[in-house]
Amino acid sequence: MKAQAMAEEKSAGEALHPDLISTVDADMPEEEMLYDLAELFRIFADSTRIKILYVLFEAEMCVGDIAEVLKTSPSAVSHQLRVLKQSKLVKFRREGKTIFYSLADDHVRTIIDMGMEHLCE
Amino acid sequence: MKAQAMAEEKSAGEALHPDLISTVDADMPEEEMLYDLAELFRIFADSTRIKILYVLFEAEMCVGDIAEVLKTSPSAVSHQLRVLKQSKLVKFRREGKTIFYSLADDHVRTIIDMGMEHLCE
DNA sequence: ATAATATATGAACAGTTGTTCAAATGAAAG
DNA sequence: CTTTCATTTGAACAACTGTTCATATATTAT
Repeated sequence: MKAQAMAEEKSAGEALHPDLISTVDADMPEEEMLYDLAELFRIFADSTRIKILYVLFEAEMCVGDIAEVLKTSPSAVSHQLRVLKQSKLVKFRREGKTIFYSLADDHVRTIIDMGMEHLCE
Repeated sequence: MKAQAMAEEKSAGEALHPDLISTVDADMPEEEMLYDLAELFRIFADSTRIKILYVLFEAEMCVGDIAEVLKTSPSAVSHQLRVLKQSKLVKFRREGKTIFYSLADDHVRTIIDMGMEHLCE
């Protein structure tokens, strides 16, 4: 049996490329970290939420106005704002009956800009 | 009726803040653009796909090896690779029976790194 | 051709998600 | 206290998503 044939044979079967597998495995972040990362991106994975964030890029706004701009119901907006609130992507302040929402930090903008850049290439 | 009372009254009712609404509305990207953006983030919104991308950060790899690293079935990996392929986030080359997958471009890495940064703050 | 291996595919199923609708808060004014 | 308005909440429903399982395709070796 030739050397090359042995190498071929070794590369097939149960463990195709064991060295590579163990190296890559060692460098993988923790399971929980990867899950959280996916969870973060899931927040941006809905066009209503993306629109809300885009609106808040420009100014703080109340629920009713956001709903009007997005041409959807205040209820739907409120539901999504809750998600954004829980993820600490937006913050809010009360002024009488009205509640004004705004971006929690500039990281949100960076992530969305990065996605937009990817699309426009 | 006092001036302040009038202002208060104007700010309530059917159109709360019409100026703001029209300004924000004008600066909003196209509906389709926002939809595509959400769609892009949806690709990153699954931990299996995140893991696959992380693996490919280090080296091109075949389906079987990826499955082994992720401790899941080749079928599940193949299904997700198809999604990543369709979104042009990964590319592939054939070598005999084996198909090696790799990242399509560095943008993928940037977006994931950005998300990771956000988490670690 | 047949067998063996790597990957792909389709259907089905459970789990998740976003909207709608109706009802409930919470805050200010009469 | 009652009304009004902005927002929130919960339940229900349809739509979507990811995995599994069985099967199909593709490539190589015998």
